[in-house]
Amino acid sequence: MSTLKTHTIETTPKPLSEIHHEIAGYAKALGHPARVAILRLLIECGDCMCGNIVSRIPLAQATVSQHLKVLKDAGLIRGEIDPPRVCYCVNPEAVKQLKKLISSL
Amino acid sequence: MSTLKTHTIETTPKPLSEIHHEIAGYAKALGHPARVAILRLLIECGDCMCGNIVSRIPLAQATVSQHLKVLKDAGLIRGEIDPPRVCYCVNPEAVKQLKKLISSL
DNA sequence: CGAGTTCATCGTATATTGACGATGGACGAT
DNA sequence: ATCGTCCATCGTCAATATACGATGAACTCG
Repeated sequence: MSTLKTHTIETTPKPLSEIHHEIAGYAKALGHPARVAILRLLIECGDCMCGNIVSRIPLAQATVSQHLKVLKDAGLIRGEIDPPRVCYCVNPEAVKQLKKLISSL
Repeated sequence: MSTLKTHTIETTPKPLSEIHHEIAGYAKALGHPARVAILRLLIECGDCMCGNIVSRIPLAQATVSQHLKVLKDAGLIRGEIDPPRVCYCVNPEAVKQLKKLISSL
């Protein structure tokens, strides 16, 4: 947990290696077609029950759940419990940041 | 086909799974900080001898060479032989495509 | 030719990923 | 309390990724 500080403008410019790590983190999370599919699904749906996702991705429920966890750990999506379901949705900030990082490559 | 590849309706729209695969391919290649560092180095330098890259990345020569191969296989960079050196440079088209794909997420 | 340089590839060891079935926890409904 | 649903997690296996030293190919120069 080195830096979960502000994402706003800072006096000390973020060190390069940190930026590389940040980009790599997002990229790694998107480095699998199933996860790209899931993210796009969530972007389109707005939000989506896990079950819906499972039924749309040709993978076992356990596998989809793992991919969801990877996306969640990367910060790209969020899961809100809405018993007895879990409602997943995009984290718009993270996606925005991802786009910004990539576009400023 | 395409002098101008619009995002509008096409006779054969690229299947979703293919786009997912394309994005995932680029993302996977960028899914390691060292490779992000290398790519940015090349973007800044214009082009760069392999030796220069090795000296700037704190990894063994063999490891850097492997990372270069990953980036090359993903199409993001190119290596031109300029004996006895190899001069690496970015593939601007691929980077552009990457940016486009991500920004249209 | 022989020596030196530059880089890719091989071989290898360890770590991580991807996929699945099975299990278990939390909850609503009966 | 018991059942069924929804989902995360565990355990496991095969496959892939990461890192390195060692080797070898290709080239230049003396």
